[in-house]
This record gives sequence, C-alpha cells and structure tokens, in this order.
Amino acid sequence: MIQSVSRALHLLEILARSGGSARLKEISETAVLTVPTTHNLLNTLVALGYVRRRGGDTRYHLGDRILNIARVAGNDAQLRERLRPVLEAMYEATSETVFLAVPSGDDIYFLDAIESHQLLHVAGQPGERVSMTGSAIGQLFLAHNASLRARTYVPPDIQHELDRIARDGYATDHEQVFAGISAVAVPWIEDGEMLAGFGVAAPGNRLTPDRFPKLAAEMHNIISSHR
Amino acid sequence: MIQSVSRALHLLEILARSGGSARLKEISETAVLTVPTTHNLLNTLVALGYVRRRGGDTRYHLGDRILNIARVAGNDAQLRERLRPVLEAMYEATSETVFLAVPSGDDIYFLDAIESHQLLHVAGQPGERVSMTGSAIGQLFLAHNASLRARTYVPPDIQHELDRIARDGYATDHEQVFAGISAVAVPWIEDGEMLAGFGVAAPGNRLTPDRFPKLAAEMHNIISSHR
DNA sequence: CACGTTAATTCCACGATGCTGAATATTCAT
DNA sequence: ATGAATATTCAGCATCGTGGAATTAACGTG
Repeated sequence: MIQSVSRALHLLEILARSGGSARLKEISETAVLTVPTTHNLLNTLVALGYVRRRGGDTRYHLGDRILNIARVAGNDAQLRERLRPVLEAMYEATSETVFLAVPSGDDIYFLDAIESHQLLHVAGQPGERVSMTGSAIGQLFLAHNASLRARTYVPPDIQHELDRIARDGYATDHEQVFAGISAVAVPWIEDGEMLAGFGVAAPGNRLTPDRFPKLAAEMHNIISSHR
Repeated sequence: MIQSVSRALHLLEILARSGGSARLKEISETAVLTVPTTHNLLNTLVALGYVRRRGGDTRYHLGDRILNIARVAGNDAQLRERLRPVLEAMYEATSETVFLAVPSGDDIYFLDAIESHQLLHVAGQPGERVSMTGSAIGQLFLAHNASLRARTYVPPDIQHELDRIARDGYATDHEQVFAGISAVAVPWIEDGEMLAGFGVAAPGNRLTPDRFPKLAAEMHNIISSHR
C-alpha cells in the first residue's frame, strides 16, 4: 500500500465531501496530516489537473480531469445497474443462465450474469471474457458496430453470418463454440449505438435451433417493455 | 510533484483509455514503468477500491469508487456549462452583473459570472464566496433546502423572510449586505431540488426595490425558456 | 489603513518509503 | 502435460516524501 497514493486519493474524497472545495487547513485537519504534507499532495494534484484553484482564491477545488476516468468507470457501473431489471426479466422468462456483456478491448466482457438453477445449466459469472469472434454475443457486436469490425480480424466464413445478424437483430450459436451449449444474443441499443448485449445460454438439447427465432423475439419484447 | 501519486493517477487514465480494463503487462508498457512498480501501484489502487479484480480474472478493472469524487466534480463542471446560456440570457436582459452560484460547504460559491460593462457596476468573478445568511442567493438556498437550513444557524429575524422567499420564489437584497448594492436571486430547480441560483446585482439607485418583482418575473421567464 | 492573527507556502535534513532487479509462483495456451 | 508468458513476492538501496521550522501572504478587526 503506497502511502502517498492513498493519501492523495483520500484528499480528493475529502474535497468531494466538502461539496467540491475546501481550505488547506480544513483538509489537513480532516485528513489528519500536517499542513505541509497536505500542501505537497494537493499541489501535485493541482499540477496534474485533478484539483484546481480558481481566481485569487486560496481554496482548493475539485478539477474536472477526474471525469476522464469516471466517464468510463461510470458507464459500466451505471449500465449494469440500469439493465439489471432487464436481465432479471430474461431470467424469469427462460430459467436459463443469462448474461449482460459489453465490449472491452478486443474481446467481450461479462458485466453481469444470473446463473440458472436447473440441474444441468451453463456456468456464468460476471467478470469472464470471451473472444469477439467466438461467441454469439461477440458476433452481435461485430454486426452492429463498424469501428469494432474495423479493428478485428473477421474470418470470411463469418462475414455473411454478420449480415444475417444485422438483418434479424439477434445472434445465435448452436454447439459451435463450446460442446453442448447453445446461445441466443440480442443487442441493447441507445441512440443508435449498441452499448451492451444480452445473452441466454443453455444446454443444446434444451435450446434447439428451431426455438431460436421465438426466443429472440421474446428477448426483444422484454427489452422493449423496459425502455 | 509526488512521483507515486502522478503515476497512480496515470494508471487510472490508462485503464480508462483501455475501455475500463487491461492486463498488468499492457499497463506497465503503456505507462513506461517496470512490471513490479506497476503491480505495486495497481494493488494500492485495488486496496482502496479505485481498481477492481473480478472473478478469477487476472486483469485489472476500473472500480466505481472514483464515482464518489466524480459525482461532485462533474456536477459543478456540467452545471456551469449547461447553465451558461441561461446566464448569458440574463445578462442580455439586464446589462447588469449576473451570477451563477452553488452551495459549497457552509457558504455560497460563485460557479460562474458575467460582469456588467456599465461605467458603474458590481464586481463579480467566478470563484468568489459569500456567507449563506448574508446574501440574497444564500437565503434563497436556505429557503429551498431543508438540510442546508438544518446545519446553518439562521437568526430569528431572517426566519420569516425565508418563508416569503419560499412563497414568491425569489430573494432580494437592497443595500443590506454591501452598501449601495441591490440584488435579486432566483433558483434553478431540477427534480424538486435547488441545484443552483442565479443572481443579478446592481447599484441600489439603478435597481430599486419597486423593480424587484418585475425583474424576478423576467428571470423566471428566462429560466423557463431554457428548460 | 495599520495592526495582529491566522493561514499558506517554501526550505531543508532526516529517515522512512517506494523503486527496481532477481527469484518464484501462477496462469495460459497448446 | 509441458513450456512460455505473465503475475507476484522479496529485499537492498537510493530516492523520495515527510514534517519541523521559518517565511510570506491573506484575512479580519479595531
């Protein structure tokens, strides 16, 4: 545990709790640090843009550079929270393992999941990752997002599958990726952009290809009713 | 400039730019730091909750503790930006010095201001502070916000003035606080909560008490038209 | 406006603290 | 299962951050 890092971040939280600004002495007292040490820490934060000083004011104010970081952290946290009810509805409707996934770097990241309670079920924990091309949900992202497609190598045989996905609005997988596992995925779209994908995964003998279109339609309905 | 603090915050930004998560090696390379140093910094951030590790994953993810800080920093920055046009409209309408103020700790903080160009005008710079009780805009906050009222000592003679303010939706000051200066303030309300206040301040002989109601109405109009 | 008081900033020397290279353990891919 | 890549632990040393003391600046008051 690096002392100065811990202290610096603590100072930022103190500033936040003071409504965005405070005096050096107040801060040092709240943090239980000597004034020069606090000064040193704060001025480092000022130099980096995380803290600002406005006008002739001697007070320290929270800067907005922290928003660079928060925008990304917040996106995921808020999205997970907002879409939790949708995920629960999908679980209610299917009794199978359901996922909420977002793109992260070059692959797919499971932001949230509810694991089926049936005797035979697909494992699913938030935090897992799968490749972009090798999963229904990943292909769904590729089909919807051109910039993602541009920086991912897409094998030719998948290409026309992506067209089908874009047309129908859902992606499927029948025991292609993992033996015995079928999956259907539908997109969550805001302002024309696919921000996340929902997936249902089940044993291949329970979730047969003939049920794909109906299940996808059902998932679309659940999404519509939660908008 | 404290090295470890600078480095730690840099790592957070790298994580943000990587879409919220990345591997230790990637991070260390991007940051141009040795792997153990990066490891040490990241694990400090993990211990503090600014970075998380999910599931059995060896990757590092942005945590949501940063949102504690960002919520406050973002509030101010976004509010100022969003309400700038309203402030400008008020300046257009009055040609007097206009303020945008928010509560900060136990007093009022001027988030933004446009100073009048008239020969005789009230000075106004963003970053200045006034006490909660001793200003029209402060009383406006006290009248609208019970929790603010609870933690501020309000002299009895001001008490019934607060009732009037709550009823009429504006606060005034005619040469009470600063000699020769009159002011009118109206609230900016979102979701039933007063987030900020707008103030117009002018020499007492230009802005006489008989003009208060009309000016307040005009300010209310400008606010309505910018919703 | 000058004075006294309080807060903020600079400086420096000491000593703890965090950095790095090397070794070990773990994870991942095949 | 095996090897390669990645992550974690460790410890010695140099560095960096800390806090006391002194200086300067801001603030409030009579």
